[in-house]
Amino acid sequence: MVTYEYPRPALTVDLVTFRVNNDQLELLLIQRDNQPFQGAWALPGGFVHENEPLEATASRVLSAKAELTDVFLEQLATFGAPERDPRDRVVSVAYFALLPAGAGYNGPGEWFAVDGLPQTAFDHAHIIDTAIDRLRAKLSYSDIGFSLMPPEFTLTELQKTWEAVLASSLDKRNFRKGALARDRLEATGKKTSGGAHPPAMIYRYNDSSEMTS
Amino acid sequence: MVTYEYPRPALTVDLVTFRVNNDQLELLLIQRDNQPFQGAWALPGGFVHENEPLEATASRVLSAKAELTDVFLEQLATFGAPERDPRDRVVSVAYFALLPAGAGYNGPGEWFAVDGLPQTAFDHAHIIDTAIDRLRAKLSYSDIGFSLMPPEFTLTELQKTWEAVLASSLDKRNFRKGALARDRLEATGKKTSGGAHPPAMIYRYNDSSEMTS
DNA sequence: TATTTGTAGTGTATATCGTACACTACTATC
DNA sequence: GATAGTAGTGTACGATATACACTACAAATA
Repeated sequence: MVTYEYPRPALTVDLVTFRVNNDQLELLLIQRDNQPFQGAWALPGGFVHENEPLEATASRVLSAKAELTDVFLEQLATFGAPERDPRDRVVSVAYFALLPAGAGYNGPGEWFAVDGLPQTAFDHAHIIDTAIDRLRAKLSYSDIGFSLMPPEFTLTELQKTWEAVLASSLDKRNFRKGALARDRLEATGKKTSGGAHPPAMIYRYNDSSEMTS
Repeated sequence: MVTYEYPRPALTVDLVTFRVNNDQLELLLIQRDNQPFQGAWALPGGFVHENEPLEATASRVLSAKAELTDVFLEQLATFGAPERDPRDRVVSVAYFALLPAGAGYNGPGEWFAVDGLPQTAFDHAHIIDTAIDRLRAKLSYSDIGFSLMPPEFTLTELQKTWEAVLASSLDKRNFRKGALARDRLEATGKKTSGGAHPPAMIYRYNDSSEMTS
């Protein structure tokens, strides 16, 4: 085999980490310590290590830079424009991560609502746009949305999460009809208590759920 | 800025090139000259050069290894399992390419129907599966299928292409109704001649077509 | 020139799915 | 006892997807 004749680009992974909070879709940005774009907001990211699978890089970065573990991850796309990093050729494999609502966060960085993002470093605005588009598109035809939910939730909470992601409001009866028709929700039998309203049934996501019928 | 502290993976682009021929969805494989997997069939691929955008690598490879130019390209996904190449760490950005039917082909390699593929090198079988799934999925909700057509075509030809991609047969009247309803087909006014049957209207794909109405 | 072959082109009826829309009942709080 | 606030429910309509069969025409052939 011919050995590699060309200077190798550096390879990184960048993460677009979403959560729903305050009825808003938010993502995590970290302020850069170094040049270039020192002080600017940027996606958490890091170099791919030797013998490290790409998704492992994503997990590691999320754990190192955001103290997050056990997170839903999906590869988004790879960004390789030669000038995207002014220092050197850096190709970045972007992933998006989904956190369950209400999990709390103690790590560094800041959460920004997607409709109020600051200027970001490199081509991160472009990566973020791609991630938001993909998340919204997949919400309707996949089960991805459940990764934004805690293990147990009410239908109202589920609806609010969807509304936050899509940035639009949904009809309550149609939403519930549709959600239940997918056969992915299992009633726990438990109900909420507290609040000046009737208790609500608590559901859990169940991939291969037989409904209680 | 800290310089890159880790050995860099090699970065390549691999191409899954589709065409429809003989009412079958086919893709291009090239026989490997070198170890590893010497003699095995593999996707055309090549290293990303310095300052070369990823899509430019894809074009260059397609032109160098398959003598194809001006081809529809779309990024598929990036494959980076550490053991996917036995020599060295090689991360590959996969693209898929679509060729218009009936264009002819004089380059090296061989076209294989997707339901009769040989064993392939590396993780190329996995890449191919991903590409086929993506192509089939996007056929229904995007205009991607027109990239598999020549500039002008009849509705019957269009239908046969779709049937080849999906590997299933479609109802003629419903297909035509649906195809025309999309407002992407412009009647050229020309008709086919020859063949023991009436002439068929020839259409062209038109992104922002006002219909002849 | 009559017949055959093969494809072009067309419409309707039904089922399914998506969407719009409003009220009652219950729990907690004041 | 009254009020506030959310849970939970059904129907009617329109749009969309699907199933389904015949006639007309050009070319080839007999």
